[in-house]
Parts: sequence; structure tokens; C-alpha cells
Amino acid sequence: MTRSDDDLGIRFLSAVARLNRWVNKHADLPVPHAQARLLSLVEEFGTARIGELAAADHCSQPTMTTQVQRLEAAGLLRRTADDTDARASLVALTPAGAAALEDARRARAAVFGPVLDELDPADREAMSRMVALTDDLLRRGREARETD
Amino acid sequence: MTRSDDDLGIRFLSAVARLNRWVNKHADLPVPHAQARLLSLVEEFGTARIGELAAADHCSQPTMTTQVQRLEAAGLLRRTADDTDARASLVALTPAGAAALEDARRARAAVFGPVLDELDPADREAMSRMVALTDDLLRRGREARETD
DNA sequence: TTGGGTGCATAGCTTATCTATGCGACACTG
DNA sequence: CAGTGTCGCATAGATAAGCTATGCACCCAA
Repeated sequence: MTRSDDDLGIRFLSAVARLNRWVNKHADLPVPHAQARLLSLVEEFGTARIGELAAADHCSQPTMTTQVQRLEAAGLLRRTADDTDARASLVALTPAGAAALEDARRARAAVFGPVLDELDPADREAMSRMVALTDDLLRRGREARETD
Repeated sequence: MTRSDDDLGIRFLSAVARLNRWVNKHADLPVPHAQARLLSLVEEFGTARIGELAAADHCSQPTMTTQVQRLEAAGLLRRTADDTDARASLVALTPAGAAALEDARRARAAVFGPVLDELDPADREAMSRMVALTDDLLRRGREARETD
């Protein structure tokens, strides 16, 4: 890795962090940010165990237990027994949870909307590329963990 | 804004959020994440008041007060009187603070380094574009606030 | 001088997150 | 089958991050 790569990496990550924070702080989410993130993850999995969610969210298992409990209490997630292992349960979205997630997405998109309106095609292409790159990176990270 | 723009915006923001979290969770930072962020901001300003930092960090003033107090106690920030207003003080990095920030940057770059190594020139171009876009967006956001 | 606005510290609260620990369930081996 | 080691998750206790409300000193304009 060359020096200019280091710079690009650092600058890029800084930009990602700042953009993320800007959107998060300006979006009027129906649930706290971390909870919205979890709703999104559960949607992606369909149903999942707490340990799976913790790994996917890059947090500790007790953190995930607490978050699931919060969202369950709020009626946004539900738990059912896992037939294959009595120690585990399967977490899924409730209809209210799905609605809250949709609201959260809309709120985030509303913040970014005006930005999008001013972009030219090259910017959009760059964005699509970032989406693909991130999906690829995180999928690889997940597969690497699964082979450990 | 068209429907496909909505999708792009949402997908892009999701990618940004996930990438940011991945890096944050995998980087071995010398200080907690929010503190590293503040060090970076103070570096950018040179010296700044608490209110300025709060606005730039998109958080409340008391939050910023607390964070500055933490970093001051840790020897990473120092405060001096603001000659122009007795209510305010000017916050600046200490040498230890600058070193910690450098360490944090190195830690983050180290996580992303292997990703960079595998990128082709089009990906790098896209990244540079994202950096410029974000800088522009946040600068405009800041200017808009200053004219309010 | 007075009154209104500003800058920041404190108070009190919620959320997010961690490591350590404990317990029951599961899997494997003899 | 019994014993042992591993796994999945809940709980405990702690720190960090963040918010709104409030209070006080300072600043500025009339």
C-alpha cells in the first residue's frame, strides 16, 4: 500500500463517517438509530438468532440481547422458539416493526433527497459503485468469519 | 425525485452506514470513537469554542461540554480563555491529542488497507468522488447554517 | 442602567455498548 | 448411558454517548 493509498483510504473513511453522521443527525427516525439498524438487519435475515444478529451487527451478544428485548417490548420484533435448539430463539419483524423500518428509510431518504437531485450521472455511477463495493466487502467479511 | 433515485439514496446510505460501522468496530482505536471524532474536528478548526464544535459535530452543547471535559481530563485537549468573551473558552489539541488522533487514523487505515489493495482504478475514482461530494455537502450545510 | 439574548456548566434521564459470569442445552466420546 | 466440554443466551455491573431542561454569568443594544 502506497502513501497516496493511505491518504485516499483515510480521506474516504472520514467522508463516510461524516456523511453517515450528518444523515443520522438530520433524519427524524421513529426509533433510535441503533434500533433502526437492527430492524433492517432482521428484515434482511428474515428470522435470525441473537448470536447471528450480534455477529452481523459487529456487537457483543449481550448487547444484542438487550436491543432485541427493547424492540420486543416495543412490539417491533417478536421471538419464537427455535425447533432445532432449545437454547435459542428466532427473532423476526412484527408488522409494526416493518412499518417503523419503512418510516426510518423514508426519513433517511428525505434528508438525502435534495443532495441526490443535484447530482450528475458520474456521481450516481460512483454511488452505485460504492454500494456494490460495500456489499462485496461485508459479504466477504461474513464469509471469512464463517470459515473461521 | 424519482423512485429509482429513492432506491439509490437508500441503498447508498445503507452502504455508507454499514461500511462506517464495520470500520469502527474493527479498528483498534486508542480512544473511544466519539472522542476520536472530536479530536479530528478540533484539529480541523485549530481552536474552537464548545458551541462551534457542537454544531460541527451535530450534537447538543452539553454533550460537547462533556466530551471536551473527558478529553481535557485525559490530556488530549486543552482549554484557554477566549479574549473576546469571558463566557467562552478555546479548545485545542495537545501534542498527546495530536498523537492519539494520528494513531486513530492509522488504525482505521489499517482496517481498510487490504480493501484498497484490491481496488481497480474505477473504484478509486469513485471513492475520490465520494470524498469531494461529502466535503461539498457538509460545507454547504455549514454555510447554510451560518447564514440562518 | 436595564432587559433580552448568548455561551456554557450542571442535573437528570435514556440508550448503546462492553466484559464477566452463570445456567441450561447440546454434542461428542468412552 | 454418563461424563465432559462447548455453545447460546440472560443477567450483572460498569462506561460512554447523547438528550432536554435549567441556571448563571456575560454580552450587547436601547
